[in-house]
Amino acid sequence: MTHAKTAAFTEEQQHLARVAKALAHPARVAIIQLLASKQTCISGDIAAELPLSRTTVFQHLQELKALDLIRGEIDGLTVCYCLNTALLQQVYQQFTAFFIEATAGAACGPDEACGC
Amino acid sequence: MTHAKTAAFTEEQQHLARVAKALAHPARVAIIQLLASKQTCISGDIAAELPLSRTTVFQHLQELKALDLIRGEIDGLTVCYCLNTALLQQVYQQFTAFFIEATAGAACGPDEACGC
DNA sequence: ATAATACGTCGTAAGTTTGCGACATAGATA
DNA sequence: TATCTATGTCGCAAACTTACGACGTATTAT
Repeated sequence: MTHAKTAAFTEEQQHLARVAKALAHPARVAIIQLLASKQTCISGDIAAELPLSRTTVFQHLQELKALDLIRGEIDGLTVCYCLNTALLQQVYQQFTAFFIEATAGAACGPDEACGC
Repeated sequence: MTHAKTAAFTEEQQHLARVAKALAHPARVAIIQLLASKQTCISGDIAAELPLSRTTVFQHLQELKALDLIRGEIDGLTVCYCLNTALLQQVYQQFTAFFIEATAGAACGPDEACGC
């Protein structure tokens, strides 16, 4: 949160922003979709499925892991990454609450002016 | 999308990431909540409600406007900013689809290992 | 033991965000 | 007209992101 004055906002706003940030890169969206699509948890060759270097993918994995959205389990020579669906569900609810709040109020139509 | 190889991902992934990015800062979350909470659209004294300078708030407004999540209507000396609820609803659906997909698959429990 | 494989770490280059002060512009008002 | 007020624009500094190659480490196999 670059140069951040983040302390001045509510915990709720900060948390939503943090999670949104985790989804704010196509690679991370792709990683989550990839993990969701496989029935078994998959090991680190996620990189092979993405158009990015292993190092970069690893970095994205770390970011998701930092928020606990995914888990990594060492299994001998390989590592199993898989989704923390419980947390994802919680996050989903938080987003839902936000969007419901946001879509409820007064607004401009698709093209007409708002009645200020 | 810094240094981006974004072209290599699907349009869907890129779009979700773009919107997520718009929500990836507490100030922008706060702005949307503020606009939602007021019955009337409000003008540029949004800055007065946030712990940021007018310039910085304006910048955040521009970012939201670039994605068309909010609209600005000039009204004499002041400007009315208000939410594009139609778009927000659409975005909400997109997030919903993503989260449902993500929470459906195999996963690690809250603390137990996944069965790789 | 030695080598091969799979992960993880470091350092760095380049680009983006965030935040702000100072200046520019335009409608309203005295 | 002169001025005030509300917005918008510019340019810059500091911090953060993204992306990678090269190197380190640990586990398995030979």
